[in-house]
Amino acid sequence: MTETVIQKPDYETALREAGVRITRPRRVILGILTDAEDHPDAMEIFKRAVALDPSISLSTVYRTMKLLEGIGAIHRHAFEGGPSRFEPAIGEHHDHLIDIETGDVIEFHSERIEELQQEIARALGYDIVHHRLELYGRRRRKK
Amino acid sequence: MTETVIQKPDYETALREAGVRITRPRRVILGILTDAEDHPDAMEIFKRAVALDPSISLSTVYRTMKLLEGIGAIHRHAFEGGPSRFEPAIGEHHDHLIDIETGDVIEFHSERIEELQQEIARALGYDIVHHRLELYGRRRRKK
DNA sequence: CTCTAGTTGCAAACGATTTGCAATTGCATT
DNA sequence: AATGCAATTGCAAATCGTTTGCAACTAGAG
Ligand SMILES: [Mn+2]
Ligand SMILES: [Mn+2]
Ligand SMILES: [Zn+2]
Ligand SMILES: [Zn+2]
Repeated sequence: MTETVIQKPDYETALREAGVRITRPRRVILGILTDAEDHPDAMEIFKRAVALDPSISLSTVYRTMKLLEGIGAIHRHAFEGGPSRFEPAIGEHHDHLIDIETGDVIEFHSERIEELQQEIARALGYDIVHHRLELYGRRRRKK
Repeated sequence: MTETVIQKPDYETALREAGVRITRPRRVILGILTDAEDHPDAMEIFKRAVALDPSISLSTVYRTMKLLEGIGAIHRHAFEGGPSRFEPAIGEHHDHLIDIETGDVIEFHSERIEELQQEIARALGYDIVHHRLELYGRRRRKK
């Protein structure tokens, strides 16, 4: 009998390998991150978590995000103005376009830009460790 | 007799046109911004200001930065981790490369990248209002 | 020189995030 | 299944950068 395998990050294994315990709050938070389709902030993750387990605290959300960021399991984004927002570090690299009117976050990727960044850094005598490219714009009025 | 004209932003005129008063603290802060060669944060500006006029307060520095940002006289940068940093909005647009070891900020500009950004936004149905491109890297070990 | 709205310094408030601590719990061990 | 202890938790208090209320103080128009 064949099974359809949904592609989801195996956080638990990653955590065990990092030598940290799989606790109830962590399981809940990991689940939320796993099926988040957006880029929630700590408070939003906390709300979703509380709905599943009312005993979870905001501190634990913050501590868990820091932990996951530390082992490279998630990425933290500090978009203009607001608090940090997170997303699983699965999939290929991408950057973001933020709709300054609605707050919508759109993902994109430009291999060409990535290359140019490398070139620039190299020319300046640097190796890029990471970068941040955010476009802030508004929807073009449909003529 | 010819004079060498040093290029400095005429903040005072800009401010008067924006209908705000030229006060002592503002004059001091504007002077500091005018000849800053770096990207100082509010506390750093405050320290430099106090050295010139001990009565200036940190609140005023923050209020002035917000004011100047509002009229487009300065740019605010929120580099990873640290507090907001500022720089006069004179000269052409540029982006930044931050040395993650020393904290040094290097400016660069790539017309090619700017174009690509426009293309990407346009393809997604957006007009870019502003953007943020920051490269974080470390100096390449000289082989 | 007057008058008043704009601006200030100060202290208190803020929002996001971190931290100390005592109570709890995962899990390696018997 | 019971034990032992370090890792983890919830809570409250602390921290950091920044903003704000307010009464005292000016810039600058008339
Ligand atoms: Mn994303
Ligand atoms: Mn710059
Ligand atoms: Zn990128
Ligand atoms: Zn740019």
